[in-house]
Amino acid sequence: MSVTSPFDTSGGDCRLSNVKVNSCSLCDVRSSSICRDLSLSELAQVDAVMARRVVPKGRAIMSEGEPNDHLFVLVRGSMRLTKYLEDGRRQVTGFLFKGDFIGVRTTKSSAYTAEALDDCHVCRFPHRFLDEAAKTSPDLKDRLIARSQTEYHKAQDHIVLLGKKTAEERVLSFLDLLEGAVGGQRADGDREIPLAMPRQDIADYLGLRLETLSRTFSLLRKKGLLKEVSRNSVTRSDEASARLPSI
Amino acid sequence: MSVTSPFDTSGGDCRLSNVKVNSCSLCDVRSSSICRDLSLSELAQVDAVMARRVVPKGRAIMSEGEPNDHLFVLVRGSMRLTKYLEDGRRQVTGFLFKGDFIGVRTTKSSAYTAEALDDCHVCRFPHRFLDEAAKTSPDLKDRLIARSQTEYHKAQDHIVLLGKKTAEERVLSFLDLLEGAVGGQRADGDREIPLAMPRQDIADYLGLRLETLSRTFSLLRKKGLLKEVSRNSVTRSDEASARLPSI
DNA sequence: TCGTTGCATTGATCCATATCAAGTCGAAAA
DNA sequence: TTTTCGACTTGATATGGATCAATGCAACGA
Repeated sequence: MSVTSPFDTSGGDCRLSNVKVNSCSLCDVRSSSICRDLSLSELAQVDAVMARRVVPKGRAIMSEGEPNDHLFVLVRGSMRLTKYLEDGRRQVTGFLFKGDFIGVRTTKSSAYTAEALDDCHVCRFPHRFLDEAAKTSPDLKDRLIARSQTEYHKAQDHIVLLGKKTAEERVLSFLDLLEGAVGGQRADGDREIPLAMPRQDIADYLGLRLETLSRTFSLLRKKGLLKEVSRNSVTRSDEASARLPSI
Repeated sequence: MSVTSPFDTSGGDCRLSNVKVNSCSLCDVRSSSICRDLSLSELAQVDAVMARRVVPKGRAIMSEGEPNDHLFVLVRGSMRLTKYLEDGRRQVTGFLFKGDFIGVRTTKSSAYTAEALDDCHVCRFPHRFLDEAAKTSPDLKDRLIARSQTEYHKAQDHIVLLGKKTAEERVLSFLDLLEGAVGGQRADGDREIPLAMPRQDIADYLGLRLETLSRTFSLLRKKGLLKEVSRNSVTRSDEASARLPSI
């Protein structure tokens, strides 16, 4: 099976064309992604219909309002989920990291646009496949429901963040979130959190202006809650996070 | 079958005790609720395990963080969904109206607290029942997934509202939402939208202060976008809503 | 090396919404 | 009817974050 064959390859080169790296058994997110829940026989089925490809930085794999009949698993890289108002105001509604998935039966039209923050690797299956797989393992759908509930919970937390938190709290909550998703490396008790996205995306996620975000980073550094803030990472000091109640 | 038997009746009288009104065939939200999707044989099953009761104003049927293993269909009345921060700040994450349901397999613990805004009638089934029902009609779960997606979409819209909209836009969006859910009666081209919740709940939903909400209502009345604003209803003037792009 | 270019930070000022403080209104109790 | 009480509105002022405008700074190509 060719890696690209079932795929619309318009735009975006597929660097994997000649190597059979798309076998699930070699996949490095299998244990953390939704695929963790799959049995060996299901995995074999997945292997048969799955198409893995590179999504170049900036490209969308799904657009707000457009129909979508595929499920994507993000194997490498990060993505941004956005919604737009008619006048162009943009809200980032979430970020996806290695192991996350998108596109569960979205009532045909997608709720948001999903774009690659860097060159991403994704696996793609048609929804139709899920229906078939569910016939042999009926609890597959329960697991999908459970995963979707997690997304819903995240959305609820985001609502609380935007509705009730101050700029400072928003930034700290965001760092918590990243730390949970990406996992900061621990050096000497401090944790360095990589920032896969530019400031504007963070600001649009937090409901703040670029400048306010920047000022808040500086303020947190001055207060000692953050040890270092650079373009693509933030280092939290250890005592700092323990001090605050986890808001 | 007694109406109350499968129910914990602690607190809240059950006014339906002597009348068999809990038959699905007589239910006035059957056509609008999730039950619309049920076949006749499924309905018969539902009738057998379903318990209908009155939830008195102010009482919670589900609390944030607490386990929940029931699905509820709201048959009459309205409810408020809230989340709290540790210091007591409250965010209203949504409202439920006649025909809505809550409690789809919430990974055991509930994302929010659901409280009655007035005396409500609800139908309640154990999740276990859904699993059994799904055996005979396997697409039941698809319909649940689809419904959950709708909730997720709503949450996304709420995120955009809180992250990007002005006070004025928030109030108008909220009225759109109510109009869609409750359906304002049309009189002479104007629509009266009943407000089942107090101002504080609306404010906490919109991420505004009580006073700002009140001022915004007054402003919209002055501008002619609203014809009348009273404690428990708002009347929109007809031309007004057409003027703006539906934000 | 030097521009150039694209982010990010910082500064000065403004404004939408919050906050604090009276009022007003209407429904239920006396 | 009057009183009372809770819910809403309105006013005066404060402020967190937005806006407008430089400035800093690292990566890249010439």
